Amino acid sequence: MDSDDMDVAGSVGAPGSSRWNPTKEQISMLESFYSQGIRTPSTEMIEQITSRLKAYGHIEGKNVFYWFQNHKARQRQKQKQESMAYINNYLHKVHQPVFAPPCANVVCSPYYPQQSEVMRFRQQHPRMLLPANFKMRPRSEARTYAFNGYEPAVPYEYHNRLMMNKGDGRTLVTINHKRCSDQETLPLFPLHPNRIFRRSTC
Amino acid sequence: MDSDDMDVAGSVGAPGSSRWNPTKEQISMLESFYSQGIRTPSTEMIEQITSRLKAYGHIEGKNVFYWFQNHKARQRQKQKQESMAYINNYLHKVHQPVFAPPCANVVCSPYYPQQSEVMRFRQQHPRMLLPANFKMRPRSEARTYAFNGYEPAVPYEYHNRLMMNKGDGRTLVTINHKRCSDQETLPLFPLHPNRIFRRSTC
DNA sequence: TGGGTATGAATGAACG
DNA sequence: CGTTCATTCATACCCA
Repeated sequence: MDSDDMDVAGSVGAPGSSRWNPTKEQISMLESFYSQGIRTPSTEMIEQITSRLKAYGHIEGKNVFYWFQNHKARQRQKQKQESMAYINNYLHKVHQPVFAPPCANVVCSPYYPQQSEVMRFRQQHPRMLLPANFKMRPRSEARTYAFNGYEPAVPYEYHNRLMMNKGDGRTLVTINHKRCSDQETLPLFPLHPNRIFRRSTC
Repeated sequence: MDSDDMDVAGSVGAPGSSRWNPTKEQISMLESFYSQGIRTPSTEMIEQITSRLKAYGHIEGKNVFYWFQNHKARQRQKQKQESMAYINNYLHKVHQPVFAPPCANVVCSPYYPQQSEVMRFRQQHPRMLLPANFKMRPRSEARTYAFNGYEPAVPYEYHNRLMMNKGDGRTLVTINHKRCSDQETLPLFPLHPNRIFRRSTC
């Protein structure tokens, strides 16, 4: 094959690194493909892209695969966040925050916007996309209890993660999801700081 | 210290600083939340925390998000190190070092402790938690091989598609149905950048 | 003022 | 696919 033992500049971050380290060229080409509409390339596409990008440094099909997955996901998260921030801000002025409890010091069950609120919002902002997986209500609250027979914590399926991107960076925010038992029914901002929750594996 | 009286101490490190610089108060509040069990705060939580911490200096949601991510991860790695040291020490007396190469000067592939070793260890030290993400083997090998013995180096999903799906990602586990033929043999790498691929579901 | 450490930010890889 | 983890990059702060 190609003399891929020697590294094209940029493809080496850490010498023995196990993780792919894309070169500038590779990234810009990938972004170019993305900007051309490629989102979930087929296997053949992946292979072709891969062999092309090999000209700029070591790369494998799986790297391309992951790159598209990540890029797509993060792009989506970014937009979702923006949407949410906007909606939140909008409703904050008009009504009250949608995604935040009315009072910061209180433990409260999840607040779902009134159908009417959102309808009105969407009427006025027809172009505004709601976050992709935005849900008016959790698919089934029953599931919450199935998951832990304890407290109406934030519904299992409500979890939702998004990323906020402010200019340069990006941010993720998670709508309460848990796999470990801590933070199950977190008394948010508990006023008893001495209270320590057992954390199983977190 | 703070020549800029406008700024809450610490919120500005370097004047044109690109990166968030938490104040003491912000940090201690974040740590307080963490100690109360918050690990991966939901969107609402992040927003609340953020707006609270704004009282002590500039901060954005993404800063809070990253803070929890990093703090959790670094806590985890710290504990892992401690556990490792302990286990290592234990086995050093009884057996031989588990997690360290036999010789310091040699590069060697990862060594995984025998199941039996760990089992025995855990029998004798039931209270000892293994590092949260301690794994007998790296994250995905099992999964990769699980699919079939062929082609271990490819991510499961991609591999999956390699095997049976040439279309877009929508057809996941079903048996080889191409949803649409539009990109079967795409004129890949269009040298005319104006050409936009339009995929049904991207 | 250069190395060393703590930590904010980013992203490749992978899980459920 | 959304979420989560591990690792790395980048930078602020420290110290002699």
